[in-house]
Amino acid sequence: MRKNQIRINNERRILAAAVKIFAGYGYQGATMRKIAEEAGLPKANLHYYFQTKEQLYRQVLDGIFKDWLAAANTFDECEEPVEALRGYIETKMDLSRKRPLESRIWAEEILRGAPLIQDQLEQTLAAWLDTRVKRITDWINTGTIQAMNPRILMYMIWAVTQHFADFESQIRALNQQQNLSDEQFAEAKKQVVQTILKGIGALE
Amino acid sequence: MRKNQIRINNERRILAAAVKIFAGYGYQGATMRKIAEEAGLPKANLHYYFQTKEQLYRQVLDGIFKDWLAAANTFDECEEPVEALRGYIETKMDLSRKRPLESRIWAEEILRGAPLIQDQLEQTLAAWLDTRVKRITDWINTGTIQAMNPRILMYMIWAVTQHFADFESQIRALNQQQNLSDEQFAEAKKQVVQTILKGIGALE
DNA sequence: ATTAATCTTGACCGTTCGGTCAGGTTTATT
DNA sequence: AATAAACCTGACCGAACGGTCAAGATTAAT
Repeated sequence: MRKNQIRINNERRILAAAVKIFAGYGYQGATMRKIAEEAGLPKANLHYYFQTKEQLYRQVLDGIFKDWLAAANTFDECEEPVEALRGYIETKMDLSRKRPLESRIWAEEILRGAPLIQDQLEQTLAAWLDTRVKRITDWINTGTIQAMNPRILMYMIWAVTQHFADFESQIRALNQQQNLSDEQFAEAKKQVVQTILKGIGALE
Repeated sequence: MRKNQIRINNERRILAAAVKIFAGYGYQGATMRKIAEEAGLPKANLHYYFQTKEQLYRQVLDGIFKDWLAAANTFDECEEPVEALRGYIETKMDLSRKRPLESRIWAEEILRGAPLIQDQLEQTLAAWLDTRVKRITDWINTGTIQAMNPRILMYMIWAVTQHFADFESQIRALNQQQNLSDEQFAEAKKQVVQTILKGIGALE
C-alpha cells in the first residue's frame, strides 16, 4: 500500500516549506502563497495534497509532537536520576538547537491556547507526564533526590530548554547580534544541567 | 499640555481591548474589527486614535516593555544575592500570574524574530542586562555565589518565570483542565526560587 | 497501445482584511 | 451665542486571503 514516489516527494517538500513559513510568520501570518513559493510549487498544487491550510498545519504539528515525545528515550532508559535527568535535559537542549523552527511552531500553538492540539495535550502528553512523575516520585521516596513537586520540575526543564529556541532572537540581541556559538551553547547546556541537578539536590 | 479626558478614556479602552485581542490571536490573527468590538467602539474610531494597526501594536508593546523593566527594582535594591535574586524571581512570577496576556504578547513578538522591537532589545534591554551581569559578577568575585555565566542564569530565570504565563494552556491541560490554583502557584513559585538559588550555590 | 489514475496549474470566486473619508455631532473656547 | 476644535461613524475601497475547478499533462496498469 506504499504511496507513489511523486506524492511522497511533494508532500515532503510542502511540509518542509510549511515548517519554515509557519515558524516565521505564525499560523495566521503564514499564507498558502508563501508556502507554495518556498516549496517552488503553484498554490493550487498544495491544495491537491493538503485540502486546507489547517490540515497542512495539523500534519506539521503531529510531526513535531512525535519528535517531542521521542526525546524522552534517554529519560526512560536510565536508572539513576542524575543520568536520566541529565540525558533528558541535554536531549531537549540539542533538539532546541537543531530544530528551533519546530520548537517555535509548538510554542505559538500553546501560546494561542492550543486550539488544535488540546486533545493530544490532555491525553497523550498528560499520560506521558504521569509516567515520568511516578519515576521521579520513586526517586524521592527512596531518598535518591530531595522532596519536591515533580511536575514543577518538568515545567522548569521544558521552560529552560525550549527558551533557547523560542527566544533565540532575544538572546541574539543580547549577544552582540550574534547567535550563540557552538561553544556558548555547550556552556549554556552544561550550566542548565548543573543548575537544575544541583537545585534539586541530586548533585554534590 | 494635558490631553482631553475623552481622548484619555478612549485610548485606554482601546489599548485594553488590544491587549486582549493581540494576546488571544497574535498580531496577524488580531483584526481591527475584533479589537473594536472588544472596546465597544466602531472600527473607524480606532483609526482616529491610532492611525494604523501597527502603531496600536507598538504602543501595547511599549507598555509591556516598561512593566518588564520595572520588575527589576527588587533586584537593584537588595545588597545580598539571595535576597536580590529571590525578590526578582518572585516579582517576575507574580507578573506572570497577574498579567499573562502581556507576557504572551511579548513572547509572540520575540518568537516572530522581534521585528518591531529589535532596537529596544539591542539597546535598552542589552544595557539593562549588562548592569545586572556586573552585579552578579561582583558576587562571584567576592565568593558570595559560585562561578557561572551570569547571562545564562538570567536566561534561565526569564524562561522559567514566563513559562507559567506563556504555556498556561499546556499546564492547564496537564492539571486536570484546571488553571493552577493560588496554592499550586505559590508552591511553584517557592520551588522555582529554591531550585535556582540552590542550583547556583547561593543556598545551604 | 489503450485506458485509467494521478498529477499539474492558470484563472477565478466570495470573503475579509487594513485603511479612508465625507459629513454630522459633540465639546471647548471666546 | 458664535466659532473652532475635537470627536464620531456608516459606507466604501483596493488588496490579499483560502479555496475551487476545469482542462490538460504525465504516469501506471493492462
